[in-house]
Amino acid sequence: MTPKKNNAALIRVAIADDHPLVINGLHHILANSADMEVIASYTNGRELLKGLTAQQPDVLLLDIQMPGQTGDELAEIISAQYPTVRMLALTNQDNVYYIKNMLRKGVHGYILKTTREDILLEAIRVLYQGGQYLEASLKEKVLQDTLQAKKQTAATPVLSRREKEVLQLIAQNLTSQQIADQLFLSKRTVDNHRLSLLMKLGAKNAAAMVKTAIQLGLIG
Amino acid sequence: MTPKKNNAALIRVAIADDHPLVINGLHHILANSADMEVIASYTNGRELLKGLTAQQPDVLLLDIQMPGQTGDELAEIISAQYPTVRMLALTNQDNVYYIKNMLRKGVHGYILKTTREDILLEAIRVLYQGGQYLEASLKEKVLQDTLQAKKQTAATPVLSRREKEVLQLIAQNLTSQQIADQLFLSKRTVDNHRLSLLMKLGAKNAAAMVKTAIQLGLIG
DNA sequence: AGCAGATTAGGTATTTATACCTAATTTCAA
DNA sequence: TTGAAATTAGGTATAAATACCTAATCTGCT
Repeated sequence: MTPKKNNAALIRVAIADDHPLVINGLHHILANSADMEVIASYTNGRELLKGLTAQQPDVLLLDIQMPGQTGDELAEIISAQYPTVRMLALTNQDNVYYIKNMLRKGVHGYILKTTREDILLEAIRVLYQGGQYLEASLKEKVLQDTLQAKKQTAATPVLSRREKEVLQLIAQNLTSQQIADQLFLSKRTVDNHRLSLLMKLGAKNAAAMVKTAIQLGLIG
Repeated sequence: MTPKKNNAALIRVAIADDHPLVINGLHHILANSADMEVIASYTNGRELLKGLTAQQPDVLLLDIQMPGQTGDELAEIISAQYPTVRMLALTNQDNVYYIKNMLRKGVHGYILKTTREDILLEAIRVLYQGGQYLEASLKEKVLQDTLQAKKQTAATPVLSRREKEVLQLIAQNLTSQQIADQLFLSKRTVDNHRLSLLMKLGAKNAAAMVKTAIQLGLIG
């Protein structure tokens, strides 16, 4: 075991995972790293949140599949409560949806449990220095997912010019009357466009319509 | 100039750019490539659309800044009309917003006009073979933009559990009455939550509210 | 134990959206 | 140039949302 340096602050790491074996394994890996120390470990969300009130690590290794609270709920809470704690999501789940969700919830890095030790250590260091860390393979996946957003757009209904205009304005907080004024049209005309839009987008009210339109990329 | 092979189909490329100089330059570059031929070039959107009715290239080099129709409109039309034509956006604009927009509109690759010749040729080949091509620097930008979606979430208003529930259901085509039934609440209660949501999200109607909520990542 | 905020629900009124019609005019492509 | 689709606009009616109140629980936190 590498002796700890005394002339530099160690990276204080905490571990949250419901499998004691995993905690043990991580403990050993980190213990062999000269610039880190494990200051706590927790096996469920409640313990974790309670523990954080007492002491905050620099970097928190967070399993997203723990019993009770899910990882993304925890990430959200911790991100809001302890913004200085850097979170590294540690999981088996390589689904792009989960990755994006966790990043949205405030996690700063995301690596798989199958990751090599040196990469794990590297990720912790990057996070400690204020960076983000995504494994190369995950980066590629997230990127591809973003690029392929187009594929879902394939079944987009055909909207006329006017309909698109009206749709934009509906999504911008305007009533039919206001839209009519802005486009120099009768309110009834705008109402007709509204109804066409509802039909074409398969919605029963403006709220659902806007949601669908955004998902289809019709409006930003 | 490299002689063209006769034993393999050449990649048929068309060019759309409003600068004749650029067209000329591209022409020379492609002419020196053994596996490509330029079958047409256009200097505006109208010409391009008309030309496509006569013959379709395998790969279309598309400047997104042309007079008249904008590149994204053209991309959308061409994508719908000629789905087999692979489009490579060629531009000076390296803004992430433009890149994502063009990709959404059906463009398959995006490179800058400052790109080296060999990379341009490589991109055309990748597109011809059905792939997507983004320059490494642009990939990184798009990725970072996606990851930093979180930063915008920082100013997210704090919604209560109930409010989130109601918000979800509003976006799913339900009226206040239907939401009340589903959650075993009074319609008036749901109406109150609606009003709180409108206020917290700074919207005046459900449509704009849903748009804001999606942009903030509050709903999928 | 006590306080703040969340959740619940009702009264009342006005504004807006939705629904289903008809129909004249314009636009664009076959 | 002819026909289909888009755009325009009106009549009429009902359903729904928005706005501004009050106020009784409930819940979580100190």
